Amino acid sequence: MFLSKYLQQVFQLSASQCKHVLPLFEEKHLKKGEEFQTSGQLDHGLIIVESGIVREYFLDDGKEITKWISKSNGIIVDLATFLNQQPCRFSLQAIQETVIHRISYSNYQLLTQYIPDWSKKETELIAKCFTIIEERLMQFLTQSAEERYQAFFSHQKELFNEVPQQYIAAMLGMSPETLSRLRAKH
Amino acid sequence: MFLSKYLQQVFQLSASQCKHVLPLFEEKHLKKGEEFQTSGQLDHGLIIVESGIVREYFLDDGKEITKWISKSNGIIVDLATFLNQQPCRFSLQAIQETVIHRISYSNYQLLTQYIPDWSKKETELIAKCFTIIEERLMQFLTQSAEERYQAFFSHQKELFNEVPQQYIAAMLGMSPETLSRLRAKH
DNA sequence: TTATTTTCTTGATTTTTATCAAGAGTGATT
DNA sequence: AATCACTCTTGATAAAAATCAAGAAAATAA
Repeated sequence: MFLSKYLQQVFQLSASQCKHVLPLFEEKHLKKGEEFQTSGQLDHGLIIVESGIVREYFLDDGKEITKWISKSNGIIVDLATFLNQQPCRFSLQAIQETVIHRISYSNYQLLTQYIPDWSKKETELIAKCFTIIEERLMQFLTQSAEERYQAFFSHQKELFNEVPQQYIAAMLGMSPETLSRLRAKH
Repeated sequence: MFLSKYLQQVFQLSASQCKHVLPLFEEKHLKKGEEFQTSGQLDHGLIIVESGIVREYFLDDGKEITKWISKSNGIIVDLATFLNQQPCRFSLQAIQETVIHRISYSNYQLLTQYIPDWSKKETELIAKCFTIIEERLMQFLTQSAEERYQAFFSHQKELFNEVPQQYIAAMLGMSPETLSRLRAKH
């Protein structure tokens, strides 16, 4: 139900296309704290978050760096490696009870069969991912930690109550202490 | 000559595809310092650099922030706005005498006619752009100015002699003074 | 509930980086 | 060659952010 609505709204699939495509996804229910994809894994998929929260992180010098946090309606995929079938670089962990829909690479390749213009939709999807990342990069080129905090806070207030702040700090490129002080200040 | 070789190598076009596609590009010779695309412009294209150097920058608080510097074989396009035909966000300036090949949006749309699987190649192109930007973002999440400098220097030594350092500094997210000091140190 | 672990806050300190300013170097132009 | 504009370097200082450490608060488990 959620997934078919999502596919129709976000990818403009027709009802009949949905019918074909839905079985390609696998629904997963995750417990709080559960890891369900580990960096280095070859079999990683594209994931749509129905409910809950997922964080994407990688290891740097043995330290976990949270790269992004996705909530309901978010899409998660390690694009660079997914499309070329290389081991994924990020690990995924549910921060709360979470429901996701996952499509494997081999099923993903079948999309073109059922959705003739999938290639075009795929381009739009990737372009959107690109835009988000580029926006973040430009923030690092122009903004201080405080400005990045404020920009994030104005868009994602609700996450602060649901996600350990250390994860948000890493994602914003600052130490947890700095984030804590910025919060106190505002 | 350059362009057809480029299209064959980078996009795996056949010789006959090249023949159709080449006329869609316009070759431009730019003088040192010449600006040839300004942010806000609606008619912006995708650009392939044959020779010379081009910097891509935007204004932030009246200050020019160099976002990227492209040399021979580089591709320049403001993806997010190009594909949706919105005004471009970046200005382009030749840092040296430069030769580029430019394809307008309307010509770009013709590519599918001559290259049936263009959509697939386009996806690969965008995915590659994404990967580069994501890599840069991850540097900001994990590295200090010094580490970013070293990583850049190890890949792009040659640019230091050809590009004003202030541009490289902006692109690496640090002040020109900091870059100057890091150079002195190494 | 209490105990235990994890996360957050706060202070003190150090390191990193930006800013301001002045002088030196460089290249272009006349 | 001399001038002019631009760029780079260097020092002094200030601001931003990281680190270290300890205690408080919150969440989780027993």
